[in-house]
Amino acid sequence: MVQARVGAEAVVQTLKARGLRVTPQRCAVYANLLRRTDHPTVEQILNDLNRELPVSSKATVYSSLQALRDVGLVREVLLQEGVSRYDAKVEPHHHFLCDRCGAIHDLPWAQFGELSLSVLPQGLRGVAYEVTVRGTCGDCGGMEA
Amino acid sequence: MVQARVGAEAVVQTLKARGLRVTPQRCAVYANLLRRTDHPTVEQILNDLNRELPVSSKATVYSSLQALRDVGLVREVLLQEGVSRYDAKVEPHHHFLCDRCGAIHDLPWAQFGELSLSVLPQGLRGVAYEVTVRGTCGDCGGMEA
DNA sequence: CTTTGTGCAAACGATTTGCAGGATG
DNA sequence: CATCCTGCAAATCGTTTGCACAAAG
Repeated sequence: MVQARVGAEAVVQTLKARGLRVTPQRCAVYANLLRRTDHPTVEQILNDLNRELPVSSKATVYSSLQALRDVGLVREVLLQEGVSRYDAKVEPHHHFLCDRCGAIHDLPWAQFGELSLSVLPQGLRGVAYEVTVRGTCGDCGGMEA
Repeated sequence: MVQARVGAEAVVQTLKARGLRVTPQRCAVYANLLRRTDHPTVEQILNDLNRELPVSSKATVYSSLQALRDVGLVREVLLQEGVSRYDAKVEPHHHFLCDRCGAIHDLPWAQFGELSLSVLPQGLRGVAYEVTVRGTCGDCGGMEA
């Protein structure tokens, strides 16, 4: 079986392996996500891409993200109301949400040790988990959001 | 200072304390949320309310929820893309999201012990956290979503 | 060449807003 | 009785969809 690799070249093999076409738009979206750590929205990705090479529409960014999610190269992050944000870091990790500026920072998986899902209430079977921390991030002056 | 209490009567005092008016709509929305544990959407709350007493509009449910959130009686749960779901349980707790039926179940705060936020990366100061578990819930036959 | 993807614009659905009439304190 | 809230409809905004043209394999 084909395992999705990380890194800029991974897109080509991974998309091909799934029978999806390798297009400059998909590569650009993935490259953009790889290069940033701020978990951008579709809007932000589009602006960033069009700054370099004004060849992309919002609908294409959506569809590229969909394709990249399908092959497991990208994940959606639901921490802010109203908008989806995206992340090229697919290994399990936790998130930190800054209450002042809205920034999302990654926290290493090992941050909290391993939590046990073996004893859950009433017939629930857990297969994955994630911790979300809220607070302030110091990077920001507290001016945004 | 006035502390928000839980329970059906809490709405009256809590709203008054904040200078907000006590209206039947706000009470009905809160009562509805108190009575259910399924973290309903606005749509679901509205349907449920109008089944009993067809006197409420979607806009009013939104604004009632806003008021109830402002006074700390209700919180918004962001676990499903596209819709906000609401919870009258405001004490800290964790959530379990069923991948099959989309149901959200509460997990007790003590489920995972106390996680330490004292050592976080690069100047991050954490003030709160929550664990989100995904899996299957057994209650569902796996027919929905 | 055949099929899938892009890009534009229209469609959609959740949430917000504007405003006139109604209820609250 | 002055102010805040409701409820309706229109406006917004993120996301999806339809379709003709372009590009990938």
